[in-house]
Amino acid sequence: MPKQIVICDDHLLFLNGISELLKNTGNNYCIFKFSDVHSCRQHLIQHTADVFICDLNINHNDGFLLLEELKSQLKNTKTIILTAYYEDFLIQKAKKLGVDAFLKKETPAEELIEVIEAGKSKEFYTNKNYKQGNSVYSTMDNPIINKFRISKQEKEIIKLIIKGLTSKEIADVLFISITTVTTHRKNIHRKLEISNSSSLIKFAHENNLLL
Amino acid sequence: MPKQIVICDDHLLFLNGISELLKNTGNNYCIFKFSDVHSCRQHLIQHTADVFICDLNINHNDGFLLLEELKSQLKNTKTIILTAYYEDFLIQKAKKLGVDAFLKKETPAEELIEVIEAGKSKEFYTNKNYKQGNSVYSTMDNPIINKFRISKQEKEIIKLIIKGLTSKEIADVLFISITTVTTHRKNIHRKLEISNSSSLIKFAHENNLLL
DNA sequence: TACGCAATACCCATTAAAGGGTATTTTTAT
DNA sequence: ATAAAAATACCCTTTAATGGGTATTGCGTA
Repeated sequence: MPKQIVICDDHLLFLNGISELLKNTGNNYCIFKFSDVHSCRQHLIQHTADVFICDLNINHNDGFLLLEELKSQLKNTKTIILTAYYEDFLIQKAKKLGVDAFLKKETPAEELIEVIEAGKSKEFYTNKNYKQGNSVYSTMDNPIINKFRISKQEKEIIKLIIKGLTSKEIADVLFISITTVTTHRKNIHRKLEISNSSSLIKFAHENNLLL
Repeated sequence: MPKQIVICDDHLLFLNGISELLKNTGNNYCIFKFSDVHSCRQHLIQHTADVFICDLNINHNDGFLLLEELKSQLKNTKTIILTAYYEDFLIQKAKKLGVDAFLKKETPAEELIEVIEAGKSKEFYTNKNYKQGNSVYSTMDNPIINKFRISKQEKEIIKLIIKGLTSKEIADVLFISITTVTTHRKNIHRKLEISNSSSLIKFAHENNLLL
């Protein structure tokens, strides 16, 4: 039976292009294309897939969140992040999340096909010319995060604000007091020199803080 | 004779993908692919091309520089910038440089093919939903806008909220009362079934309300 | 012309956010 | 071991946002 491949990317030309590319490899692929996370999520919940290829930034949505959400659905699916952002901290984050491969869009088609054909395995794969740096990487290695000295918990709270949660709701999901959330928001504002959550969300988007 | 199309992009998967896409349109295209500016420059100096599709960021090189350099060689070539960066100042810069079209990578394949087939003309082309000026985009053909019956002024206010402005500041820039802004925000929330501005911003981003 | 809708603007009360403190405990790094 | 940073949590006041009304004006269009 043909491999079922789901691709999610908001760059339509890329989405359609890579779809044509895969169709013409000689391998028998059944390809499902999505340019928004919502319909992609729906599909993955209702159907199984052999391979799931996902961008990191889809209409300003976090591809990581989608992968995290669907983790249980993707137990038998080879998940591949395919993105223009090729940063150490993103690769490390993907690894931790249990993603099977992390490829940059500069990848040759042959390499992508190799990865697809290799099937699901325990090995994490990223591009051959990738050299890990000499330091230990964490999710905090985003240069903007470091520059503004945003802490882990603060970052967590930023993400929940972006999701539309109120301070009360954030307090509930993080099992902390609402006054603590208030303190964190206060500190975030001071560090970023802003004074409302709209500006915070704008800042986060502009600096890819959500990745 | 077939149209000679030169494409330059360092995202190999995109380059190969779009190449396959164009090959399978039924139109007879002769496609030359380059993933670095140097060999692309060499080719364009030594050969003529009907269409030249170029990214803006190729191995950290500026696509604009390449276009400027080769301006005299490209007198009879339709030049198209095809990039993920869709910013007003870039579009204006392209226009000034005499580039024929500026397309974002979210463009549907049909639109790209239309642009290619239109041939060289005096008209500058960019994506249909782009409107020059102080970021005034016509989103009224956006199905989401129509579905939720968001009016023109409401949309304007959404954009200002996303920019980080408070109700008072919005009132000032639109020359209306703060109570009017409040009313609009109230109506927007009711229509979208949300209850805070973070959710509003999330909704706007997810549905490309800003484009 | 009458209807609906958009845009304007106010009333009210309640809730949430913002920003000023201070302070404790826990974690991390030197 | 100790100092710094992070995370926790409260006090307070002020400001902004939310959501319930009502109401007028103008503008297309059926």
